[in-house]
Parts: sequence; structure tokens; C-alpha cells
Amino acid sequence: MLLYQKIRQYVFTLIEQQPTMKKLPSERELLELFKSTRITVREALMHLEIEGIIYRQNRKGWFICPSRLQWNPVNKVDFYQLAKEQNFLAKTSLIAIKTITATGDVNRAFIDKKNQCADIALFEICRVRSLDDRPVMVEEIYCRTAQFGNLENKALEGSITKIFSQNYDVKISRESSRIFVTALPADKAAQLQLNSGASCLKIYRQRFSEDNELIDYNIEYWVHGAIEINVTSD
Amino acid sequence: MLLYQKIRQYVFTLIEQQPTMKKLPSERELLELFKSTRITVREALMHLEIEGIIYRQNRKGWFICPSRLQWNPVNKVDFYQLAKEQNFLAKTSLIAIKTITATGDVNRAFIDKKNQCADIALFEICRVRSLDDRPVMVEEIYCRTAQFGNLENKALEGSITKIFSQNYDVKISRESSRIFVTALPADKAAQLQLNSGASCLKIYRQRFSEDNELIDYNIEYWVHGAIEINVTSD
DNA sequence: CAGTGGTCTAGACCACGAT
DNA sequence: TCGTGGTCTAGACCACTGG
Repeated sequence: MLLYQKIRQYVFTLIEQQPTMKKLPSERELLELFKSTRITVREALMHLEIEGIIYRQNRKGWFICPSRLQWNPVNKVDFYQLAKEQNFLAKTSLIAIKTITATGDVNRAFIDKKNQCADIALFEICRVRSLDDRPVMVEEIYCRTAQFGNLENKALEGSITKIFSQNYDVKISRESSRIFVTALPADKAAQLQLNSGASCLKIYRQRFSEDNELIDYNIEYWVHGAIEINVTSD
Repeated sequence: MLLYQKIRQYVFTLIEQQPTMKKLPSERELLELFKSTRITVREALMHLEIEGIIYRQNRKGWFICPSRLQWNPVNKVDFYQLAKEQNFLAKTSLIAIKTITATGDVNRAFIDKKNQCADIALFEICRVRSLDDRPVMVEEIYCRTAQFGNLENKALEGSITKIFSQNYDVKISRESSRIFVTALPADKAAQLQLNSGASCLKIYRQRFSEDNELIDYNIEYWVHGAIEINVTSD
């Protein structure tokens, strides 16, 4: 068995035996224990990181991943309710809300047949969501300023869907998501207190009204070891 | 800008400018180009690997990821049809089919109310699927030997769903999937010609008949840069 | 301040792939 | 046989966290 696999096995067993432990021994403690080098120790730790068993916070250390949030992208369930059902303490922090002119993918999504080339003014809302005080997701939400005037003064830590429905009488009727694995960009990693390049689940979501108009465009980055997708089809 | 980010950027631009290129320069070529070391070059390459832009085949080199297969877990669409629609050449290789006694998760899934403790005899089918000759998925399929006698003599490179329906008159009516990111176990990595520890999307899928009996239990490992999940809900 | 991970150097030997 | 990536050593300095 290779050395880094032995170290991986040692840490893995440590986690199994001491499930209450949150922080792992430091890289230097491990290299002394195995009379090895940091390269090899980090090889083992990064292995466990990809498995979704441990994660690191930038320069703070390595930590054990709590259980994953079970999430069904088809049921339009509120984040807080979902977390509560699974015994997590959910929290949302508003990072920023600003007005932008749509460009790129976002622009293409919002263009409709009536005004193909017009500049589209959008709100860009950036939020971070935590489970038990661990940041697990950062998202950008785009929606039309024309449609949601005064949105910046609403309680943006809660459910956007509820704000749309209760304040603007806008109901979501259909949604479409693209989900894939990639790396966190540097800015998103920083907001999650992670190192850039950590693996994540990236989700592009478009939500439409009954008459098929795009209501919002959402880009979510989920810390990869923090979520599990459940889908049921009939 | 950090050195490994410069190298990453260089390779990234290389890929953009020469989209027909399949194989990247070797690690040693890159380290000479940047007068650096393999550790740093590999840091850059592993970054791109996590992003799903490049992948490595064990000791063969680093390669550029082709576009991802778009897959909707809710639509029960045939793999070959899906690939064809997206201009991929699909292929399936049967690795093994054997008879086992259900244990662990698989056992729990197959237990029904009638015979809680009986040993359950299952087929275990292992297959590898490729797109344009790149292995992208390895799967294990479990189903009851009692229900699918003589299954080992069927054309197992094709659609299992079709075999169930055409040879045994068994129709799938409902399915339930769990999807998450993890690392490839060593044996699965070898079957995909990848290094163990590569990131993957792991999918547990259970499929049920109209009267809610479990028909098959499926464990899929998708190479993480090879697939994108599309979900639409009404 | 000491301790942590982040980045980086300059090598080495090995197993396996392509030829 | 030679080139590839896989594994590993033995250090170094830095940026940031936490007490």
C-alpha cells in the first residue's frame, strides 16, 4: 500500500472512530507521525477532500464534512424548510445587491422577442447560505429592475420566491436547471472561506412564469461535499 | 499572479486557441517552458482537471475534455439515443455478469415485507460506457435472478430497460436517484483508465414497477467532466 | 506571537505506455 | 527503449489565523 494511501486510511479511521472531532491534526503533525513530507500528506488529504469526507478552510486547517443536505431540484422547496427537516440550522447572508446591464449568458436568457437588442437592466443579488454556520453555497440571482422595483429594500435574507409572490404577485410556474461539477472561481471561494479551485456543484437555474416569461436567472455554487441531489420521477 | 495560475492560464489559452488539439504538452515540457518544477505544473493541471476542462489517463498524459453529455435524470431516455442526439458515438462494454447474494445497501433496497431476512440472489452486471471511445461511466446493475432467469445470455451491451420489457415483460414505472460528487474508487478508476481518486458524479438509482416493487438497483460513476445534468420541472 | 495551510524549488526512483 | 505520469524526499518562504 502506498504511503499516501496509508495516511488517507489513518485519517479516515480517525474520522470513523471520533465522529465528534471537527478539526483534523495539522499537516505537520501528520508528516511527523508518518515520517514523511508535506507533499505526501497533502496528497492523502486532497484525496479525502475529493471524496467529500473532509474540507479545508483557507489557512485555518482541515475539517470533517458534516452530513450532506438532501435536495430535490424538482420540488420547489424553501431552503430553510429543507434544512430544518434535516436538522440543520440554516442561515443566509446578503453580500450585495446592485443594478447591472445584462451581458453574456444572462443577457441571452433575458432577451425576449419584443425587444431583441435593448439593454436590459437587472438586479444582481449575491448571497451566501450556511448550514450550522458552515458556508455551503454562494449564489447570484438576476431579475429585472423594471419588474421588481424597490427590491433592494426587501428582506433579501429570506426566500426570494416568497418576496416575488407576496410583494409583486409574481408566481413561478416552471423552472429549468443545468447542474455540473467544476471548480470554484476565486471570488466565490473567498466568500465561502475556501481555497480557490475547490470542487463544487454549479447550478444554472432559470425560472419562468405561467406565460413562460423568464422571472429570474440564478447561478449557484454548492460546496461539493455539502449537498446530495435527490430526484424522483413517475 | 501566482506561477501555477500563469501555467493554468497558458494551458487554458492553448486549449481555446487550438480546439482540435487532444493531448496536452507533457508535464516536463511545461516545467521547462516556465522554468519551474513538476509540483507547480501539476498544481496548475489539477486545477484545470477539477474545472472539468482536462483529464488524465493513467500514465498516458493529459487530454482535453470534449463537450459534456447533457442528461436529464427525469426523462427515461436511452443512452444511445441521447448520445446520438448530441453527436456522440456511444458504446457499451460488458465487463462481467455474476450471481451474488445481496448485502449492505443493496440488500436493504431489495428486502420486501414478505421475506425480511431471506438471502436474496441477484445478478451483478458491470458495464463501461464510452462516448467517442472515451470511457465516461462505469456502472453496476443489480436485479433478482429469480425474476430475470437466463439474463446472462441476453445482449447486455444494449439497453437493460429494453431487455426487461421485451424479454420479461417488466416495465419500469418509477425511479428514484441520489446524485453526489465523490472520488472514484480504485477498481472503477482502473476500468475507466483513470487514476484512482479522480472526481466523479456518483448516482444511486432504484427503479420500480407499477406495483412499487424494486426492479433494479443501479450504481453509476460518471467521469465528472463528461456529464451535465438537466432538470426541468413544471 | 506561534501555528496553520499556500506556494515553490530541485531533485529522485518507479510503473506503465507507446514504439 | 524512452517518454509519460505516479509517488516521494527534504527542505524553503509567505500570508493569514488565532490566541
